[in-house]
Amino acid sequence: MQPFSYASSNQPSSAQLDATFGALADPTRRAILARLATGPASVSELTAPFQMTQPAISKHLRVLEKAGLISRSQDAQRRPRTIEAQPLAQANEWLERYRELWEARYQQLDSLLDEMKSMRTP
Amino acid sequence: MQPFSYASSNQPSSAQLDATFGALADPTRRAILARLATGPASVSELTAPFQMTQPAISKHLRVLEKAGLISRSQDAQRRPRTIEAQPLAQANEWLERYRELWEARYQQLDSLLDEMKSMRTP
DNA sequence: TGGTTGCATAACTGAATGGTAATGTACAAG
DNA sequence: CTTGTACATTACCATTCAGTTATGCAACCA
Repeated sequence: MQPFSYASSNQPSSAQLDATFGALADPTRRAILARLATGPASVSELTAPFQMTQPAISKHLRVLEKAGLISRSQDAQRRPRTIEAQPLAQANEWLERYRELWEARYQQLDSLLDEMKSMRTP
Repeated sequence: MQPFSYASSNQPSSAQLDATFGALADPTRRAILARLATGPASVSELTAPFQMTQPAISKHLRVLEKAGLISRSQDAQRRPRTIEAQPLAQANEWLERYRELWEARYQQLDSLLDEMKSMRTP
């Protein structure tokens, strides 16, 4: 587990963002996260949907775990993984700083559409 | 420029998310984006803050451009870059699907804090 | 015209990434 | 106690990545 901190405003280190975004930059790992969002799953369950071998999935799980995006527990021989949302929240916080940028973009699009509309209604 | 689409609801391809998250998984590229969020900048302006050579920055710019995160224009010998927010909006949309996850997490933290508080006020 | 500025491109290098097959290991079940 | 299941680990390979130096090229400037 991560060291405890009180506030939700602990800003992520650069290395943490590197790891998080790096982990998300792969479709297999995003699919694994999507699966884990519905609840914990064993390695073989996580392997089943893919054409890859089990060691390949284990590698992906290692990447996700090092980024703090999943954690490992134990159930007999099984090592179920659980999604950990905090790094996702941090990535989201980082992106939020650019929100007004893309919202301004939509504003431009809106006014373009308005303009087009006014051209059809003279 | 990207092919035009009316709605803001065009969902990104897997490859697009790969490129976007991959581009964001590097501190130099995130710093470049942060700079460009304040307005367009030439390559030499973008190179100045770093200890890297200019070709290294040009490589990073190529990664950002292939991900659609920046665009290139022309001003005499200069090739100023402009930030393009759409891929950031798409990445944000992807993350939003997990929002309830980390909000639930904060809820747990809140109740933990409540519990601790109630222990100090018997 | 000839030099300088601004940037791109090419060729190279070391390290990291993403996959494989083969093997090792802990636990459970007969 | 032996066997099977679930997973990790190792060794290996091809590809990509992040940086370098060297070079090319277009546009401005004296």
